[in-house]
This record gives sequence, C-alpha cells and structure tokens, in this order.
Amino acid sequence: MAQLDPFRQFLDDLRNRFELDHVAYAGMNPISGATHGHMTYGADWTSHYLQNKYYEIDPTLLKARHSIAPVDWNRLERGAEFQTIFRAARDFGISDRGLTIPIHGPYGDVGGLNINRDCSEREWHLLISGIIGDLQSAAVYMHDMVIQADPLTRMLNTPSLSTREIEILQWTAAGKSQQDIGDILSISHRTVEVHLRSARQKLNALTTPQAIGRAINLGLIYPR
Amino acid sequence: MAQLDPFRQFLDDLRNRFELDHVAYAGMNPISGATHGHMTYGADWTSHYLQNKYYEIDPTLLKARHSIAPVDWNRLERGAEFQTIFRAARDFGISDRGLTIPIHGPYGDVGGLNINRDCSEREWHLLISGIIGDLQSAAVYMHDMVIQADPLTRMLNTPSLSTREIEILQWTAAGKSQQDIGDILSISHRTVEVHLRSARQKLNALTTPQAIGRAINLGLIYPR
DNA sequence: GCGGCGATACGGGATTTCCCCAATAGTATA
DNA sequence: TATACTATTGGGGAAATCCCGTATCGCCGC
Repeated sequence: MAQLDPFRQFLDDLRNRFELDHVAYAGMNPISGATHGHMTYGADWTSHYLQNKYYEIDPTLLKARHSIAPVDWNRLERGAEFQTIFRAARDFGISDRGLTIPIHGPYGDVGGLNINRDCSEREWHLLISGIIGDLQSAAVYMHDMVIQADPLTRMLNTPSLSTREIEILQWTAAGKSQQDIGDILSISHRTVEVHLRSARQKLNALTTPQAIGRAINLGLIYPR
Repeated sequence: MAQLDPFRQFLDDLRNRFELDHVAYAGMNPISGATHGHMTYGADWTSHYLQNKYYEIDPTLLKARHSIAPVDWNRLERGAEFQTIFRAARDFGISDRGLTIPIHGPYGDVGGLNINRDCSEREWHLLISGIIGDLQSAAVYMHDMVIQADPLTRMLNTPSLSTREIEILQWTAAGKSQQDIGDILSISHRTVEVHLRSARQKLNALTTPQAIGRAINLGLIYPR
C-alpha cells in the first residue's frame, strides 16, 4: 500500500536522494478544514505522534504558520512543548537535528516540510547549504500536490460570483455599511443586501463575516 | 543611490550569479496596503511599466496570486493583457522568455520573483532546471526582507486581543451569530457583542466583517 | 418563440447587531 | 495604599442587517 502512495513515494525519494534520516510533510487546508500528513517515519513514531496529538503543540508546525523562511530546529524556543515532543522523539531514535520549510498557499493553506538527520553540526550545515534550494522546491511541489488532491479545494475554488457581488463584498471588507455601499454604487441599500445574500449563498456562508473570510481566502477580495 | 539599496543589490547579485538578463520582484502587503517593486530593468522600461499601470494587468502577477508553483511565461494564457505588456516589453528589448516564482506569506502578503533571459528554448530549460532551487530560496529571502522592512506590518503585527475576543472572532468567522456564540460560551449575547466591539476597536475596524478580514490576515483566526 | 435562469434592482417587516449605559474583578503602577 | 486600566459580564433602545416578497432584463437551450 505504501508503495502506491505517491506522497509517501515522493518523500522516500527525497530522503534517499539527500541521504536524510527522515522526511515529513504536514499541511492544513482551512477551507475544507482538512489536515494532511505524510512521513517516512516508522509506524511506531507516527502513531505515537498522532495519539498524543503532537500536531497541536508541535513547535515546528507553529513556527511554520507564522514564518516564511526555513527554520532550523536548533533555533526554536526550548519551551515545554518542545521538550515533550523532542524527548519523545529521541526515545524513538529520532534526532533533533532538523529543519522545517514552511509553505503558504494563496488560500490560507499552510504546510511544512520537515527533514532531519543525526550527524555533526558541521556536517549538517554543509548538507543544508547544499540542498536548501532543492528542498524549497520540493516543499512547494509537495504542498501543491497535497492541496490540489483535496476535492473540496477545487470545488470551492471556482465560485462564480458576479461582478456586483465581488464589488460589494470588497466594499464590505473595507468596513462600509450596506447604506454606504448603496450610496457609492448609486443603488438602494436593499439591493446591496440582495447581492450580499447571493454571495453568501454561493460561498456557502451563513453570515456576512464568514463570507468575507472565505472570499479573502479564495483570493476574491482583499482585506482593507 | 542604487548602490546603497539592499533590495536592488540583491537582485543585481542574483542576475550576475545566474547570468540572467533581468530580475524583478513585486510584492504587496494587504495589511498596510503597500506595494513594493524592485527590478534590474532600466529606468525607461520601469517608468513605462509604472505609468501604464501594467502592474494592474500583468499576467505574471495575477498568476502568482493564485499559484504556488513557479510559472513559466510560455505557459501563461495569451490574453489581451499578455499581448499588450509583452509587446511593449519587446520594444524595450526585453525577452518574453521568463519565469515567475510566487511567494505567499502567512498574512496574505504576496510576492513574485521574475527572471528572464533571451536565449534558445533548450538553453532556457537547462538553465532553469539547474537554478530553480536557488531561485526559490532567493524569492523567499527577498519577500521576507521586503515585508519585514514594512513598518506598518510590524505595527499591526501585535494587536493584543484578549482570549475571549479571539475566541469570539473565531466563532464569528465560523458563521455563528452573537446569540449562538453566547449559548456556546454560556454568556449573554450582549456580552459577546461587547467583546466583538472591543476587538473591532483594537483592529481599527469599522464593522465586524472588516474585523474578520483583518484578523484572518493577521493570523489571529482562521476562516471556516 | 418561449420558458427557464441568473443578474440586477427595490420594499416591508422581523431579526440581529450596534451604540449608549453600568458593574465587578484582577492587575499594574504611581 | 490609592488609582488607573483592562477583561469580563450585562441591559435598553436605536440602527443595521436579514428574510420574505416582487419586478425587469438579457441569455441560453429546447
């Protein structure tokens, strides 16, 4: 089964090519609410990681969420969560010498490619500086592959909002009231509300704030 | 003056190192509303580009906004805008053989690193496959540098919202009404509204939809 | 042609949100 | 200790939003 999983296959190839101990990818799609994880770790560590819900406190993931540049694990804050996870990892024979490459997609989707290898400091830096570019490319490719495979992404990817609807959503995100927008566009505020309602329906949103959030993450409008 | 601009310097280095014709970066920060552009093109093409507001229709930028993987210019749709810009570029002696690397930050910030070089198809592919990783790293570095340099980013980066405020914003973004949230949190819907108002003030937002948009782009909450 | 469908436009009335008010508890600071 | 500031909780009433209608226009398919 693992042989046929293209994600796992990709990570395995990556590991072999660069002679790494392990390669792992974790990503989330805020639109569908789905999380995706793939790794070359053994089943023992994987299940231990999942059972203890480490993904909720994993400092490499948290860092990736708010960063764009690659993060070396030795530069992470040594908090309680850090200790918990990395101590457990060591028990499973996994080194704490590693690196996380964050990836952010256009729709608020976030991912991180983790690699690690047990070796000397000097060896590590030499390795990284040589392959960082390839890893960056691999992370982009992996993330793209995972997100594109999520059916809900594509479904919500093309909500055909009309010109007026987008226009009014944009003004709404800019903090304008329906009356304001009506004045700006020279139409009744009732009409503004109709377009807004239509937009909510198309975005499958219950309220206008929710619709604004989705529209932003779909790249339809921009926050102001 | 150009000598002292670190952004320009970085792009120049990149161009020289990989023997490219030109390297350009364009990025926007939705939080501050600022756009940033740096390029190794001559002043003539730069000003022509800006005067005609090409950045509003530039297909390389539009593609970058919705993509994560590098985009080769020969794979762009040959629309009217494409013709307009690339024909003009050719008049300025700029090749249409190029590549755009999109970069997305955690807060909705978007950027694109463009490179181009006039050469044969074969030469081009050889070049790209050899340096794509380095370019990817360079794009990340450049974008990070630009966004971090934006003072408004850091200013708005740490609005100290209380736990309750974030919590209620998150439920609001999930499409819950104030009454719903009050029931969920076992407090009065009036209280929910007070926290919401406080959050609006801190985010300097006029309406709740606007506050939701900003909170999402600040990474405080996630759309649902 | 014509019936369906989406985009656009508007109003009445119910629902919800928003803006004033106030109170308590905790924390920091002079 | 006194004071000031924030977080948290709530009510009354004004204001805005939302759901229910209706109507016109253009487009696409049978």
